[in-house]
Amino acid sequence: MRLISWNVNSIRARLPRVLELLDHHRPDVVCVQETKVAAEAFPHEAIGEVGYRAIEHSEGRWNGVALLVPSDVEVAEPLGGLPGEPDPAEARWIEASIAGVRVISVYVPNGREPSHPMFAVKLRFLEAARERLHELARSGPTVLAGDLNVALEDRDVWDIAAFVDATHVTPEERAGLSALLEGGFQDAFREVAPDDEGFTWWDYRMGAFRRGMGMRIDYALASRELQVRSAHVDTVFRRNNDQGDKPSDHAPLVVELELP
DNA sequence: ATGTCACGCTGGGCGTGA
Repeated sequence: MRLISWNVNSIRARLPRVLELLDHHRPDVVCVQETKVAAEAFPHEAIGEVGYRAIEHSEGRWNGVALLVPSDVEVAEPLGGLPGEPDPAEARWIEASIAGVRVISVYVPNGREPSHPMFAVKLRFLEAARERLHELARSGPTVLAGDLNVALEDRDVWDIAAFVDATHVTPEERAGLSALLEGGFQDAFREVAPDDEGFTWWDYRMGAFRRGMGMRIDYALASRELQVRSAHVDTVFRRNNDQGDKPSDHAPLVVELELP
């Protein structure tokens, strides 16, 4: 199974790049985050024209997640929303069974600042995600992929000294992410690229991408019965393309999984 | 900390979020 996780920062603004990604990688599933579109305005037709279909969970202006799957592949038991999540109105979780694997696309709250109320919401969301993920894993192969908005280790940010009093690197957030990995879940990128940088996000501002000021905050977490064949971050999609179509501030994480 | 982007609302800049 070729699985891609990508925070697109608006699926309408990013549509040319999404179609480019589907054409280039021909993935079995794309876990999409930050679609930033209401359900009725989701670009189903354009995605259908290239042989894919979207299962989406949408809020409207903010958030929004989706799974893009080849049109001829059966998708079973799609479910939008995370049981026990702090704010069900924020569309941050969608899951479905694809080729016998329970696949989740998740967009964890940013948290803003450690002192902000949204920081506690972020931790509660991670806890609800842990409960649901481990419940699903008891039933079979499971992959959670998305923008987790946490850098697991110091080396997962460009300069840990720049993160004093910042979110994404606190012990509480890292504990929340580590808890997702319990029970044999594999951090797919680290599994096959233990010494690579693996940044997936660079601020649009200050030439951060050019200067290597990135973070590894997008992950694919695979249950133990799935073998990770390869994983890489496709940074081509963090640059303008030849037609001048703009990038997201995240690059796609491309993972190959061997099914049991 | 911020040099950017995308949204809705609205009729072209502003407020919000990241």
